[in-house]
Amino acid sequence: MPICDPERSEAGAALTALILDLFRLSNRMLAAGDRLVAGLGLTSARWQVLGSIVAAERPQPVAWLARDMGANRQNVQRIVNDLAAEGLVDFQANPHHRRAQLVVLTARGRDAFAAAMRLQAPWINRLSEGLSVPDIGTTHAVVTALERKLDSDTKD
Amino acid sequence: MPICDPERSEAGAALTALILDLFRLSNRMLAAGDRLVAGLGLTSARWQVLGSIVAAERPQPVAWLARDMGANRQNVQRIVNDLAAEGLVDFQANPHHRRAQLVVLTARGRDAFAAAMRLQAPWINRLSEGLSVPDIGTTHAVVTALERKLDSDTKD
DNA sequence: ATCGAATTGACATTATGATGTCAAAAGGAA
DNA sequence: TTCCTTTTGACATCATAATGTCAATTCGAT
Repeated sequence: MPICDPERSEAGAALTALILDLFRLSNRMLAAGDRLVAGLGLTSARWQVLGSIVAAERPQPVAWLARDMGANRQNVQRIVNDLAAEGLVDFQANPHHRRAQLVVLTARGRDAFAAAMRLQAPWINRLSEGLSVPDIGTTHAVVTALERKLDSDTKD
Repeated sequence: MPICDPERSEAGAALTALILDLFRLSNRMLAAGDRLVAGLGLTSARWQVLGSIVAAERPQPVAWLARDMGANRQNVQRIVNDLAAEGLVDFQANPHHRRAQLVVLTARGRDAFAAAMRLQAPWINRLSEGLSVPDIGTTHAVVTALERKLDSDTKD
């Protein structure tokens, strides 16, 4: 769908065509994730926050989690507060900062995240059927390369 | 970051790792698009709606545009109404449906979209520097394949 | 022609995300 | 110490997205 292409390089044109599909896929993935874990009282956003907590080596304050996710500090704060209200996460005193408490998973939080990942496994296996592992790797490389470029652009 | 991988296929694990970066990239792309066309009174969402109108062979009612975009009917309706209030789009009588009017670009709408695409060209060219065209093609193929799979999943 | 299902736009409501401001707290430089 | 900058959580506000409902309309089946 080359809408109007006056001065685009070959790679630029290819990338333009890719971006619209990228948005579509991202929306569908989020929607699919929401459906997948709705029964656990989770959403894609909450799941992602829990994942960031799990992925971190040590407990982190909210602002650090937000930075890891590339998301807004305030939104992550709200989600973490919601999760705390439902007993999925808890706060620990931070020896290095009185206000910035550390976020940790409760037992229920760990269970919820594990349950989500158990639901995700057969779903992602089915979704990946017929895709070649090298192609997925190439896709991942292109995506992360674009991320890096956008990051350095923003910092200029 | 293989958080916990009990029963994931190789492709499934690779795809899991890809998805998080996919979300990050989508968010950054939307933010970059917003910055790029902010001076034109546009946003990524409005730009995308204008693009759908341009991409369609013939004028379409709002509901059809929304379906093409994989977006919510009501949100597209709101955006189209906003665009109409600012004189970028207009409504045409639909010979086949009294209520479902056809959305068309005004001269100003065509100008705004063309201006957005002119801004996009050097930006996308720079963003695509160093990426191989075949790799972009592979990425596009993977993305559209995943879209198709998610669509057929939803319809089950 | 008539009935029922599906589509469509309008409206309302809620949920989520984005942005700005503020005071508390921490770190660094003098 | 003192002063300044940065970080952080809390709060407020607004923008956008998502969801449900309704009546008008169209289309298909009978």
